[in-house]
Amino acid sequence: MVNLLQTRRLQRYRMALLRLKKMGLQKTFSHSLSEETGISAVLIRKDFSQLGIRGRRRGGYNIDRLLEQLKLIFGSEKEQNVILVGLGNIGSALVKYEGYRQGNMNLVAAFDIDPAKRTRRYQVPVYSLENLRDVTDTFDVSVAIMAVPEFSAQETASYLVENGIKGILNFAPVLLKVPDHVLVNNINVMVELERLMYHTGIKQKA
Amino acid sequence: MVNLLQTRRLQRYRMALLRLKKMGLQKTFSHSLSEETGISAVLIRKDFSQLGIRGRRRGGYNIDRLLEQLKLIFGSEKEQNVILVGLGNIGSALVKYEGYRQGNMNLVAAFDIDPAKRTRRYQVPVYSLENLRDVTDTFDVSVAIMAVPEFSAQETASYLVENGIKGILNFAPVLLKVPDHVLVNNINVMVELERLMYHTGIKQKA
DNA sequence: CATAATATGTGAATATATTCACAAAGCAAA
DNA sequence: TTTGCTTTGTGAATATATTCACATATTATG
Ligand SMILES: NC(=O)c1ccc[n+]([C@@H]2O[C@H](COP(=O)([O-])OP(=O)(O)OC[C@H]3O[C@@H](n4cnc5c(N)ncnc54)[C@H](O)[C@@H]3O)[C@@H](O)[C@H]2O)c1
Ligand SMILES: NC(=O)c1ccc[n+]([C@@H]2O[C@H](COP(=O)([O-])OP(=O)(O)OC[C@H]3O[C@@H](n4cnc5c(N)ncnc54)[C@H](O)[C@@H]3O)[C@@H](O)[C@H]2O)c1
Repeated sequence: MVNLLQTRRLQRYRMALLRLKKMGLQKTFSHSLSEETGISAVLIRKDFSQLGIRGRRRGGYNIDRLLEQLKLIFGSEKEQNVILVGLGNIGSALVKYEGYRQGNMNLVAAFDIDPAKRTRRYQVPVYSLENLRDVTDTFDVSVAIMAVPEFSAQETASYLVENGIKGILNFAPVLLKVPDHVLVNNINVMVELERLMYHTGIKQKA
Repeated sequence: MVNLLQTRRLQRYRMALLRLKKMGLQKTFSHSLSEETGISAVLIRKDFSQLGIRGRRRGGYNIDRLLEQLKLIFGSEKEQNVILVGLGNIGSALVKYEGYRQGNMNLVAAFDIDPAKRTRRYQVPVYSLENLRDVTDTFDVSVAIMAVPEFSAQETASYLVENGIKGILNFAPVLLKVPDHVLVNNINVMVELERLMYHTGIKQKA
């Protein structure tokens, strides 16, 4: 029902709405949202309309209601559990991250092959990968954040998939091979930087 | 010349090519690349063709040559300098990151308002934001990585733009308002996780 | 050297995404 | 309660992206 392009936009809407809400506003209009997000007002209305979200012909959209409806479409009702694999530089930052809660998510455990990492000094218990299935079963986890080195990324991903993981947020700069039913989202800092450089370069010429 | 959709694909091609190269291959075909990337073979050929990259009617594409040509399109010839603003959890991981070099980039300095962060214990010098213009001028920096808290993200972004930054890689979960000539790429862990959850959820139903 | 096999390259066709144009709904004000 | 203004909602038109279909180049082989 919701396509991939749309999901990105919906997330943008949500962020814009949160901002407007924080500014004390209670309702908004497709044009204001357009201003905030850079997405055209018609497209915003089409998106909402397609999702069954309806505004008032002159009063616009109620921000709280809109946020609720968007949350219904994404964020599931019940809290979702997530795990983290790889407690290095990035991994340990992610463990300390405080944003999970407000997205109705819960980081329940971390995993690392290095026994030295498996101490109690982190905010979550750290296990060996052997315990993966136990944890995913107990906490009904189907999504993992993966912050392991490039060279072990594919191997780790395959292992995660074998153990029931269906979604991977991958920080390693590697294209992972996974079965069709598994979704990978890559976060690749270098790729993003290069795109920035490319576009700032373009602008100079134009 | 290269649109935004394409840039994403080109990056995928590059990663796939690097992988094939590492496997010892020297040439490849649109169909193999399709296999690797999940992008259709015709589209790959169209992309290449549009970029002026030509293969041999039966011998496919030479991997090294292809990589070079892609590099010509993105990565500029000369090394590009980048700065980092915000040396907290994420920021200090990014300072330790070793991937910049291979993308022909150089992290030249970091900035933080907290004087306690401005020590020599990091891999790069850490300055107060007052020194921003000095650094950007000296090193000809137009792209910044921003890893500051949500509440100061907008303010920081505006300051960066005022001082000549044209591209921002933003880790704060906030939609930044910037002038048209500035490009922002957002890295938002929660958004990516939510998309994973959404799609893994969908699959269960289908 | 002819023939078959394999891949590229690309115009035309199709599919998808976005904008245009405008009717209908809701509110305000007279 | 009529009139005018504002904003949504949506079919039709347009624009953009992708695939189809196939001509064309290249190599291998008998
Ligand atoms: N550090 C950064 O800022 C940064 C930025 C962008 C991308 N990345 C990428 O993120 C990944 C992690 O980077 P990092 O700097 O945190 O690396 P790191 O070497 O500091 O950490 C990697 C961690 O993974 C663990 N590990 C290794 N193999 C494992 C396995 N098979 N299973 C479980 N754990 C395993 C190691 O013990 C270590 O704790 C790398 O692929 C890197 O390219 C890092
Ligand atoms: N930690 C994570 O894993 C994680 C994950 C996703 C997103 N984020 C986002 O990344 C950002 C940084 O997260 P963090 O966990 O590293 O936060 P943090 O609080 O650990 O670090 C923030 C750093 O920014 C500095 N800072 C604050 N205001 C500044 C300013 N105006 N100019 C320069 N420096 C300033 C602070 O002194 C601190 O060193 C936040 O917006 C957070 O939401 C973090």
